[in-house]
Amino acid sequence: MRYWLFKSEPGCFSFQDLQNCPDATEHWDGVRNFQARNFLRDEIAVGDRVLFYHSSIPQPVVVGLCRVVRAGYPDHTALDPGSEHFDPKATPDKPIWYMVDVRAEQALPQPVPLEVIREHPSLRQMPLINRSRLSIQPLSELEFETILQLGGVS
DNA sequence: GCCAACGTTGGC
DNA sequence: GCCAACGTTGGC
Repeated sequence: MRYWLFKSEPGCFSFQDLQNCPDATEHWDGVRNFQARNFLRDEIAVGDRVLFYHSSIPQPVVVGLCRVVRAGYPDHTALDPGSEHFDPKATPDKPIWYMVDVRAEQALPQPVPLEVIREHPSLRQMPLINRSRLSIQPLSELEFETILQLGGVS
């Protein structure tokens, strides 16, 4: 099992939005970055655990805990001319872009702010610190468990 | 709103 | 294949 951090702007799609979906489950679509795509297509597996991060707000925070419920499959929004994520280079044979499905498990009792992550000695290597733009980030088990602990998950 | 980081594009 | 120009992201 592996550990990940998924970023989202809450004004676009928040952890609460995910919790409000049927079965608290939704597609994680619209990712248009090749490194993140490779994680979605090749490495993220059913059962993997995911931290949900809110970016581009006054105090960015890790807010929730999710589980991967479907591994990578073609992101059909790339084929839809009406979608804001439409990519004219994508075809059914060569979809280019991939998505997974995630289910919200619980909100962190105490959301963990970026400034706390930045200060914590065990979290110095997290991509959030030096690769903040990557929207799908792999975490070590220690990093994942440390954030759960900071977030008050027992 | 600014700016640094960084990914993508396109000319050569 | 290099690299400058440009666009986007995201923290502050």
